[in-house]
Amino acid sequence: MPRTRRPEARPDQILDAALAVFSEQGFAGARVEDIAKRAGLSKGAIYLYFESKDAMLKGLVRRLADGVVGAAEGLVDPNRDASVTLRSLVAFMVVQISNPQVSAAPRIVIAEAQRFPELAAFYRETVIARGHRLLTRLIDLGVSQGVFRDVDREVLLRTCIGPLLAHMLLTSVFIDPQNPGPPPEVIGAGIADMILNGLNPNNGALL
Amino acid sequence: MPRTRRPEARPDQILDAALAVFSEQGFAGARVEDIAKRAGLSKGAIYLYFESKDAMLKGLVRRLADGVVGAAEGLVDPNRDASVTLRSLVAFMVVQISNPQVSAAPRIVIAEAQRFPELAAFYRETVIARGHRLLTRLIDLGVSQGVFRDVDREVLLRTCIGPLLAHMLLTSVFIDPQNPGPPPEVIGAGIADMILNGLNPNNGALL
Amino acid sequence: MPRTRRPEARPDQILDAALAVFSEQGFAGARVEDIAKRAGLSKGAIYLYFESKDAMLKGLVRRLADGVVGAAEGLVDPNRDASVTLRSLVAFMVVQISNPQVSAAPRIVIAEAQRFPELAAFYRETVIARGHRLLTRLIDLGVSQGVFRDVDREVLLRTCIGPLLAHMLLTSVFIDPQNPGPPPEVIGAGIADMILNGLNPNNGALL
Amino acid sequence: MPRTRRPEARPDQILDAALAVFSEQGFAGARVEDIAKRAGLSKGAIYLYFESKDAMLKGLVRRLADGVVGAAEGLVDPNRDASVTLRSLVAFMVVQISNPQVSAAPRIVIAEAQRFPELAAFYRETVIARGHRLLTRLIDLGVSQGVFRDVDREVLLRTCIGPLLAHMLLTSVFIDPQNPGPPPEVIGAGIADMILNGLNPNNGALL
DNA sequence: TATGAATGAGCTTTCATTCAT
DNA sequence: TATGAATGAAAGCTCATTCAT
Repeated sequence: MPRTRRPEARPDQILDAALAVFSEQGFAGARVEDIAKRAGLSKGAIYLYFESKDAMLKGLVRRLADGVVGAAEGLVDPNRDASVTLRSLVAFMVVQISNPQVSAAPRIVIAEAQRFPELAAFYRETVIARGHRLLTRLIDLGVSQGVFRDVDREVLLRTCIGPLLAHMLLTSVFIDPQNPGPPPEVIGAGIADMILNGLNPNNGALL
Repeated sequence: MPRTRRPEARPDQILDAALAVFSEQGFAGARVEDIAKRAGLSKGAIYLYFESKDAMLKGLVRRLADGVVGAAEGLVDPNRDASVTLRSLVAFMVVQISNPQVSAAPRIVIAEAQRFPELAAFYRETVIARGHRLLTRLIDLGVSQGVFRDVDREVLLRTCIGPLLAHMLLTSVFIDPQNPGPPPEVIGAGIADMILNGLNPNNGALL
Repeated sequence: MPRTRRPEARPDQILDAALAVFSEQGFAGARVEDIAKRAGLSKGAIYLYFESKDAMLKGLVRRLADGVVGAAEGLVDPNRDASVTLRSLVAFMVVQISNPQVSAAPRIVIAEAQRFPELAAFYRETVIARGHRLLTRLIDLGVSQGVFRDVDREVLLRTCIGPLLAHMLLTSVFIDPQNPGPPPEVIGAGIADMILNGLNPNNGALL
Repeated sequence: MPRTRRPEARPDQILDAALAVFSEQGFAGARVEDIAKRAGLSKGAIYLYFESKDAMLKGLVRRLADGVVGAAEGLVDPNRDASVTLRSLVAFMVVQISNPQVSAAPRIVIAEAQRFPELAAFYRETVIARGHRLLTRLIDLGVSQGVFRDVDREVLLRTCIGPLLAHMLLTSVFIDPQNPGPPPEVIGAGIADMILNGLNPNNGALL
């Protein structure tokens, strides 16, 4: 029974299946057989494309970095008001992270990083460091434009990424069936307000 | 060959060992035998105090809730300026979460929540919901004192807890050996500044 | 908390508990702790009276032999009509074997004999061989009285003991909750009829 | 290192091994690894064909029912003299039950029924109930042919199956190495005589 | 005599990975 | 390329037995 997809599409097809199964079962709980089944292949065939289960996880992270992080980088334009850029960046990221298909990979990495230091390092370099540089660039820009005050970059990283992280966990891991919470757009706007207000240079009361 | 014979101390002794091993190996990767060895007991003895490996994880969360969350709740005093309270709360939490002994439990729960819905629910109720109520109470207070503007509580939860979460991940999971980052006190003060600035009612520029 | 029973009663007290637990759980499924609990003792105390779990089973068989088999032997009176004796013997045995307290021991021995050849031998000598001798004596008597025909003693053993065995299994192991079956008295009389008819020397039709 | 690669034969191959090992060690005492080794497979391979150790036992009973019970049913011919049929049925069963390969399954079931109510029910339905119906049919036939007297069917079940059961236990569980007993043919004929005599309608002396 | 904490061997079952076809 | 049967190393949990008290 020939599949319609062509062989060169196999790795992506497998990663899609792996993402879905890892997301539902966690990495340790995912069985290679389930991934194979979902990809429409046999267990053995998986090993023609990936050396091991670990390699699939790494492949997933690589694809994530190439996708979402790349798109985020594309949003930064040095000629635009940095506060406008930051607002649209936050909005974009909240919508992205609210999509279980996107949040699955970082979620799994967080879950497994302890056990796979190599994976943690790979994620730090390809995702976190790129995000850090992106934010730094944006804040530098805003400061030079006079629209942001100059805060510690490490604090900034935590204050900008943290709310996204929290949102991800609250909506995908610790989701309360009783209380689904506001839609991503509302959350995104609210978070952006808080951050921009926090960065507002014209606010003297508390500083 | 048990080192001591003080059965009352056993559960805590075992939880300490479990925390350490889970933290190093992840939950799935941790062997009960290793936990036992680290606790100075035999494998079988563990099961005299905990029904299963899962139960140890649950016990860990319970201890966390009774400890850190309880302490955090004790910091809120209705007669104090809410912004002062919030600042000390953030400072306290950043110091706590910077301690690997404390961060281990939430880290493990985040990692395993997908696979153990019951654990996720338990954590949501005993830790997250308590934290949410605590923050809500504090913001209500600040708003009535006129020191905070009134923001969406769901946004607030994400903006206050998120940076702590991000700090935890950056310092324990994705720690960059090249760049250890500023000390917790600096990070705590910076995060508190951002949040308080974000909540500042006298800031009209961006609202 | 002193128990009311005196120490010398302990072994019997333990055997009673063992009988009950073995009967419910099978030998392998019975936990020494459960036996102890039912006997009102601690696990450790059991080992003051019995060397091992196996020894309890052996003790049970010994007690059975001394009890039921002894009583059956008492029913044979050389001066009575052998057919009357056989009828009362069958009736007695069916009533006995219908009592789960009595059937438990042979049931367990049947179950475990394969694994404990020593137990099987012990049972064969103390119960089966005694039963065989008893029946042989009774048939010899009946033949000499002219009330029984002379059948092979091995066939006889199977024809007399077999129905009791089948009754035991049907009422205690393979009991059909939908159909509890007739009372022991009816079954006993019916089996005795079949056996006596089978032994009837005045029946020429089929011989 | 598999000896052959004929997957269709595996289940039977495994059941043969299981029969042998259960028979020697009892169900609880049998290790799956031993069964695998005897079947010439690895431990893991067993689980490709049977869900659990329990399932193997159930498979064994099913095979027994399909085999011996089916064959016995084939012996009943409504156009033949019921007494002749009964005699050949008893003869057939005694020969069967004297074969350790056949007696092993019922022996194991008797041993384990207490602990596995589901297995007991399965055996009751697939073996005992079928046997009961078979005998009932045969006796109804004999009564209508005027060759049997009409006895209680529950008594009958016990009187016909019991001797077979006793024979099985005496020759496989409680076998006396000193005294192997008569060959199955002699035992079978003797038991059939006793039963047919017991059912003889022309015997008034004791009724 | 009695307790019950502690031990540790042993078991079933799972699953990533291999390999003959 | 693809299959899926087979392997075998783990690991959680149980429980008979021991022993300090």
